[in-house]
Amino acid sequence: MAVTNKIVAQLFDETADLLEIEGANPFRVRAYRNSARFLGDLAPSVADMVRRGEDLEELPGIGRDLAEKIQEIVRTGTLAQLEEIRERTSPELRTLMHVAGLGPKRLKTLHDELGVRTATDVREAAASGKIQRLKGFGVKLEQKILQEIERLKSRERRIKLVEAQDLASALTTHIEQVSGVQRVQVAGSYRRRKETVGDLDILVIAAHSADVMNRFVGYEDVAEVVSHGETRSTVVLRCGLQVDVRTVPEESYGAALHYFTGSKAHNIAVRKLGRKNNLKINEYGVFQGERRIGGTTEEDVYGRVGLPFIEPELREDAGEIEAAQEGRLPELIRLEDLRGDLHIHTRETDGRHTLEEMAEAAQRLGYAYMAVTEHSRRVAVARGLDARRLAAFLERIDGLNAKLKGFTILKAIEVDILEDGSLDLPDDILRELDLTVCAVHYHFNLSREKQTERIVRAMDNPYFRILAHPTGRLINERDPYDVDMKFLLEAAGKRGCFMELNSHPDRLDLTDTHCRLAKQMGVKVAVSTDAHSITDLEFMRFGVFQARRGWLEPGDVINTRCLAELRNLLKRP
DNA sequence: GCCGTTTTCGGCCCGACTGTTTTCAGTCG
Repeated sequence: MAVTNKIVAQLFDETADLLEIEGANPFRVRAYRNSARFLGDLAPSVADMVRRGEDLEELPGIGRDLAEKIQEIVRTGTLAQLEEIRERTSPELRTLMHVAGLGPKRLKTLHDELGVRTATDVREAAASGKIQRLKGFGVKLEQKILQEIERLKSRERRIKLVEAQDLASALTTHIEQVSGVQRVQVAGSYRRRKETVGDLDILVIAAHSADVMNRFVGYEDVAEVVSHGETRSTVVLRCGLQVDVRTVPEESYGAALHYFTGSKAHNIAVRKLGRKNNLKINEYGVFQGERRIGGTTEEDVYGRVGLPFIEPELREDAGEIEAAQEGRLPELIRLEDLRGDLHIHTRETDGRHTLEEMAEAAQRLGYAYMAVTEHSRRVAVARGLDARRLAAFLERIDGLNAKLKGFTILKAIEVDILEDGSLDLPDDILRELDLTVCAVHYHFNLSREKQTERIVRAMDNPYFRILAHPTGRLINERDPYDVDMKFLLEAAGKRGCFMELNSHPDRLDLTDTHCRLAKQMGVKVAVSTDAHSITDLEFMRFGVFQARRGWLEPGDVINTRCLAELRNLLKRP
């Protein structure tokens, strides 16, 4: 089986966890964690790099030792050092690291003193009062550990950005009602527009911090108050989501916003830059010795370390600092750059609204065009169109287009890519269309080779234009099908095909890292909604968030073009 | 274990909150 970057990352993460429980040098542990995080997000496959004999030590955070370990994993599928650590520790302990209040030190104590290995062991030890008698533990801690073990399951999941938005706006409104509140800003991965959010970090500027904290922990949706301090409190909502609220003085707003927006890795990189110039950066500001010299705005924080403002979506320590230093940060795409939507369904198949209603809604959004992309016959549950129904539908579009002014409905189809790589409709009818959006809806479990070959074969069809939702994943519901994305991008580039970034908040497919890879490989992207109703057209903002996380600029996205330019792009060479 | 305009050793981001302590360790973000 091919060794993916994810597998390497998982092995390094496990190594980090077990080393940490053993009490190893924390910086050594960090080296494993950092490289795991980096590899987990890295688009090019390290296995391919090893095969091509490329130098892994070029990768940030990978030195001679880790490079050798990556090679070992690629060669053997495993890591001898990790096997040894597993032998001499209790690998089951790892899962207990997710229990709030249990870190490496306490776990080691529980393991060494009480022989604890599993959640059940902890429960039994707590029930017989053994934990509270350990040095450094007590009655309260024992109770908390017990409570958190029960809660473990509900806390595991990250929620989709769209769900986080609803929770965040309700909470923000709740806090804004405290008198003396000047600003309430959600930071964290929410502000970086990550596709999923693990918790909410809310920053508040207020005259009376204590009032904010009291109001916050009293929110009706709070299931548990984890901590309640002067300037910081943490709760868990009924849905299991953790929320942190933090207040800072007004002059610290920029430094605090930067700090709480993260990512952690980005912050560390910025602070390191500060240290080089003898500056200390924390959530209160930028300091030279004891003297505070800045931090009122984020721009100021960046300016103090010689950087231009970096958009939140880029703050992952994935090259944005270097790009900022070299003046080559991307001018990220914005929602208003889009001139149309290239993936829309109507009642003709499984949409909720009529062709006319969707066209009207698209015009209200200020678009110049939209592509209607009904399902093809293979998707029987959606009453997919065969050639005859499609031909009749095209006539209706012509009729409507004749009446429309300053807006054009592009004739298109979401045509299925069948298992053998052929398209679900004959070329004679595909020829009549302005574009095709081609999609895999069945046979998700082919091998990586077969799935990749199937899609590339489909791209060989001269009417193939855009690959819809290129990995088929549904966030938190369905894994992506196994496909060699780099190979697909190469194939698309050679054939003048495009990749869709499907903006549906359940899909967001391409991922951010795939968008970036597409850009690097010169493959342009269509940011589309896959709308099945008028309100779905608003999903475009999520696609734009994801595109921005993928470093995409207006020029990288085909539906930023005016109609004439778009038509030109859609002509296959 | 990584890294280098303090460069091959000696650093490695920084502060709040809690609970267990009697000045601080551990955890978390």
